[in-house]
This record gives sequence, structure tokens and C-alpha cells, in this order.
Amino acid sequence: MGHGELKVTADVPGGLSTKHNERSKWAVDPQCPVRDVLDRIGDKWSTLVLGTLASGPHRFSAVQRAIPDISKRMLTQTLRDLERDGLIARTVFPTKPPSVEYRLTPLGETILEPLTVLVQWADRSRAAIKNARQAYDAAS
Amino acid sequence: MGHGELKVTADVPGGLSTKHNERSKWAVDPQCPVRDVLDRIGDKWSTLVLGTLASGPHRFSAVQRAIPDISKRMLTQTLRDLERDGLIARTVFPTKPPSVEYRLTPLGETILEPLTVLVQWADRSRAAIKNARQAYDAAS
DNA sequence: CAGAATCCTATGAGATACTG
DNA sequence: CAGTATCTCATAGGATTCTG
Repeated sequence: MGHGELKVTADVPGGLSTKHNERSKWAVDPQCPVRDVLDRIGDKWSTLVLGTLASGPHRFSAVQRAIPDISKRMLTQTLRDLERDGLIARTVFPTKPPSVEYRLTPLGETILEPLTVLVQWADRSRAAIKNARQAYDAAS
Repeated sequence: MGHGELKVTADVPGGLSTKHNERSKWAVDPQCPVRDVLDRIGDKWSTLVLGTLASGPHRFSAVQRAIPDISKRMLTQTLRDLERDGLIARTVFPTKPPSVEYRLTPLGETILEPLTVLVQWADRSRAAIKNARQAYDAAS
């Protein structure tokens, strides 16, 4: 008890992994889904960009306006990585000056729900975490 | 259409955020929940440690065995950060040699479900992402 | 406008050695 | 056993300048 009622353990006995692993060695696999997903969205900007595009297609400069403190360099790189992974699509309109539109692909839209679940957790837990930090820092 | 049926937009019109923000400026707030959560679990090891402790309390060396390629330095630091945020609890047994046990707190257990949702997405999407990468790299 | 190129720095993280 | 203390390196990421 104490851990038996965890929803996660009902489906994934070894912890957070989902299958194709025996027992608790899931963290060993360098291609385990945990590492896989975090390498993808664990960087500083990917989720912000995905969240921005969640409300519809944006041009390069529009994304940058939505995330004011991202540099052009990191925005370009983040967009490229997401495009390479098939999460967003890039469309160039050969106008003068050129205009480029970014939008979520169908695959990219499927990540919004998992991200939303995570963000909602963060929102609900913010106060508790803040308190925990203050208690920890006060005790140290 | 195209974005109107997104589940995420039903609850969170501005994108991934959940509330207390007007329109699409959610990414501007440095304390926005997206950045908040990613600063917490977006590092290389936190989720692996949380996933390991999901199956029950572990001693320091047991966590290290579960995640073979983490260094003692990073394991210590990751455990400290998670403890500070109130997600895990540290219990010292004054035996000789000393033994220390780590376990999820009630708060820490609440993050397992969001993480599981994300991991399951990664698992389901792995093939699609792999294909997208190959197509992108072939076209470049 | 939408980048590409270059330079630079801060930090994440590994390796190793030491200790109560 | 469960850390701490250094040292070192790779890379994420910022600032700036240039261009089709």
C-alpha cells in the first residue's frame, strides 16, 4: 500500500514506461520513451513554440512576438527541430519580402493534450512547490 | 476548423496556458506554467528519478543501479532539487554505514500521471517521428 | 521578412578522488 | 554507503552582424 493505488502503476508496472521492458530496467534503455520525449520537448523553447502554434498558424515574426525573449537564432533552430520531427510544417510564400508560415501538423497537434496535462499539473502544484522550497531553504 | 476541435483550445483558448492571462500573451510571463514545469522536469535526470521512485522507496545506490549512466554528482543534485521542490522525501537511517531512503511525497505522486501521459504519447509517436526525421534528412 | 554566420559565455554534466 | 570537492569539457543559448 502507499503505492499500490497509483494509477500509473496499474498500466506500467515498472514505473513510467509503458511496455516492452522486463521489470524495472526501463531506465537503462537509452531509447526509453522517457528520455526520448524529454530530448524532444525538454529544451527551453520547444513547448513555448508548440503552445504558440496551438492557436493557429503563425509567421516567423509572429512567433517571436508571442515569445519576446527568444532570440532569432534559437527560434530558427527550434522551428527546424520541430519541423524535422514532423510536429510542425513550414510553408514559404514567395512574396517580396518573403513570408513564412508555421503550423502544427496533425502529429504536432497530438502532443498538445499531454502538454496541457503537464501544464495543468504545474498550475495546480505551484503553490505547494513554492511552500516546499521556502521550507527547505529556511531549514538549510 | 483545423484548430477548433482541439481539446486543448476548449479549456485554454490562449494555447497551453490555463487561465489568468488575457489572450495570447501567456508566453510572455516568465512565471508562466509552461516554463515553470519545464524548468522543473526538463532536465536530463529528474523524470528518470521520479519514474524510478514510482515503484516504491529506493536507497541512493538503488536509484543509481536503476539509472546506470547517472553520475553520483548528478544523482545527488537531482535528488536535492526534487526534495527542495517537495516532490520526494529523504530519510536518513543512522546506521553504520549510513543508509538513506528516498520516496515520493504525496505531491510527487501527483506528477506521475502527467508524466505517464507524456511518455505514452512518446511511445505512440515514436515511429511517426522517426519517419519524419528520415524524410527530412533525405530531402535536405 | 526570415533567416544565416559568427562569436562568445554560462551552465549542464561527466570523471575522478576523497570522507564521515 | 552516501555523499562532497574539484576539474574539465561540451553544448545550449545570447548578442551581433550580414543578406536574398
